[in-house]
Amino acid sequence: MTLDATPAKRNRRSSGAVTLHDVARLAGVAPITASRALSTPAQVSPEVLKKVADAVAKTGYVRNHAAGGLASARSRLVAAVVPTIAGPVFSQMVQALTEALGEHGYQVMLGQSGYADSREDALIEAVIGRRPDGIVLTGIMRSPEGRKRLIASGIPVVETWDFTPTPVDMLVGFSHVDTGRAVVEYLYAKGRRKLAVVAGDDERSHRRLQAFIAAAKAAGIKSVPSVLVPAPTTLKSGRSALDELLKESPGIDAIFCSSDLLALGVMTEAQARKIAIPKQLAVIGFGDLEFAADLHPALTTVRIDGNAIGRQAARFIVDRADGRDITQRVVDIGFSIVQRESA
Amino acid sequence: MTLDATPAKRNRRSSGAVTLHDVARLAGVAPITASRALSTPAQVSPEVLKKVADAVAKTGYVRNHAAGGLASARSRLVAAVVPTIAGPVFSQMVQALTEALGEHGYQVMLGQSGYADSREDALIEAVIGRRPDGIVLTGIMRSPEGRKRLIASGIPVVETWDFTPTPVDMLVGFSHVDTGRAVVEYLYAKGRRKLAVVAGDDERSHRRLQAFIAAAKAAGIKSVPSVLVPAPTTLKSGRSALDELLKESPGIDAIFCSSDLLALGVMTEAQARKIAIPKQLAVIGFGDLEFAADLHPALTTVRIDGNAIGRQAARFIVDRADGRDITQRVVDIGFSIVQRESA
DNA sequence: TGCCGCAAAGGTAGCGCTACCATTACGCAT
DNA sequence: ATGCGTAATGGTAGCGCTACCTTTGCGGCA
Repeated sequence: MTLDATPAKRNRRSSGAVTLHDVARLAGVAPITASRALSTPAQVSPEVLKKVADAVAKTGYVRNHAAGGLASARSRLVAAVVPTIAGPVFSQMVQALTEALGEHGYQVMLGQSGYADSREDALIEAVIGRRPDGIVLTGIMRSPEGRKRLIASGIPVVETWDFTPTPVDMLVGFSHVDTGRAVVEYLYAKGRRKLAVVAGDDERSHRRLQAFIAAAKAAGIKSVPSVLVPAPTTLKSGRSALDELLKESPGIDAIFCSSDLLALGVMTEAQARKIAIPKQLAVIGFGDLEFAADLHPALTTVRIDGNAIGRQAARFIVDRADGRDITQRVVDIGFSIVQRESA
Repeated sequence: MTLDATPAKRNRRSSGAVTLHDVARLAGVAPITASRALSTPAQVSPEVLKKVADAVAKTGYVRNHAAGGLASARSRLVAAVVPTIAGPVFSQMVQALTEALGEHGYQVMLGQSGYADSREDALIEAVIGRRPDGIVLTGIMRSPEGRKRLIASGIPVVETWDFTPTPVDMLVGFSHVDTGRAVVEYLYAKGRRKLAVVAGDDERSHRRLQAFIAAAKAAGIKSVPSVLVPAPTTLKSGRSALDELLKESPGIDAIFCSSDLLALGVMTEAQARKIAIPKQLAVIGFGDLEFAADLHPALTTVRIDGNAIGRQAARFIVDRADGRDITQRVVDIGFSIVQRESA
């Protein structure tokens, strides 16, 4: 070929990589035509399409999304902000989100906020700096400063795993208060009267706990012993929570745990103490993680469909990006109590 | 203020957002000076620094990393490619990576390859398109096509969770073959002679399994019953694997599982069948996930320090980006067998 | 024949930022 | 007075891509 045979001569600025211009030159078309061949092939004649495809194959060209995003104001990046991905709770949502967005050419960028709200603001700034086409938050944004920044950024925002009448933008979640109430009803119907709670020390678990206690009181149960454990919850905290609970209130006959992992911990401790589940003690979890159904005894739990949350969040963002109208900006994904053996 | 009072007049191209030029204008300095005030404050006088800071606060300016990255050829993005993040195995590494990189102003972008190699190539293309400053792979890149693309891209690559004398670039991992061997030795020393294996059907587990069987044979154990389960591994597959194993080889006295989750499944099934662990059956897991220590009985397992892998990978990338020499491009993070109660 | 519409391709001008190279002011040595 | 180093600031020119508009060529219709 007569064209520049040493494309790797990199000066200080350029990365030395193959650019769309190189491809266009090799294909004998204008850069803009090459661009169209790659992004909107329908607008380009078959011959040109082929010439460009050949040139791409020959050069090993990979499109630079950063440059494209700058020019088109569409980054095809979506930010997912979660407290932590080490822990199975949100990872399913993130997986579904990544997959669903991937089908539309979007990439997911990860942000870990921790469970402390303080870092969330700094994170939001870092995230907005990337100009993502969407931001998926775990939980709702309560810091007014954060809300302001998000709104000012003009980026579509999806809040998840919670419910509020006043979302920043879009929301897909469920009512934690309702779950707490529903669990009380369930246990009450099963004849349990001495209810207890083990909850992670984060805002959402708190609300479930409060609702649980309130509903129990309304049903005539005077006192509901409860233990708070640090977030994120672990099997270990579940074990020690049961220990603590039994010390203070030996008579309890049912425990609502704010996560399945916590429930597994409670069951493990119970088993170590030869407490029969569900005969002596009913245990009910939260999340319906993959392992819940196969425990022994199988765990009765509140099922939250993390996949559905992730998929719906993806749909929101893609629809918005494609300019489709979002008629329903708030989706209640609901929950269900999966009855198994433990309660 | 006399400056443009309606900054939100967005034409078709511009996002209408505040730019560095707006900030500079408001601060009464040149754009390049404002840029320096934000990225290299040491080169700017205190007065200018203050004026710029005020302007940023007043406008709510958030730097556009995409544009900055394009100009400077440093995206401050790092791609992490994992089979799946739903599943606790790699999430710890990703968390550590995200945290460590976050301290240096890097953001992590997620790519899910699944366990099928076919998608990995397509994913690599999408990842390179973002021009990240580093790519962290789970496992080693075996597809020659993928290797070629990675090398051609010139992006620093860290392969993890495995070991090879010929990494694409940098590597932090451990030898799966060695772990298989070590587990045989451990069990043999404990007097176990009827060994069995349950392994996930992925390449790395395979190698552990092969090494395990080979070592067992070398120790004089004729046959080692083994069961393959689909990847990613689950508690459920652990349960059914034990079922299968007992049907075909009722005499086994020790099982090596290719993940802790699998081990939990085996223990759950054993408990349901009233098989005493470790008395009748020793169980040893892999990974030392958080819950392993608190199971009942506590799980003996091969400990892999996912945090350390994530941190080291981050260090590699930051060092490379800062132009520091990497003397040691391959780090063996090692492993250890954590003796607890189950074996 | 002339005009219009449409499809296909190209030219131009940025997107918002920073590398690179001036330029300026000032102090100090010669 | 001249030269020179240094610190602070500014101007210019892109990074690689795409939005927008224009041009070109061709067939169909009055």
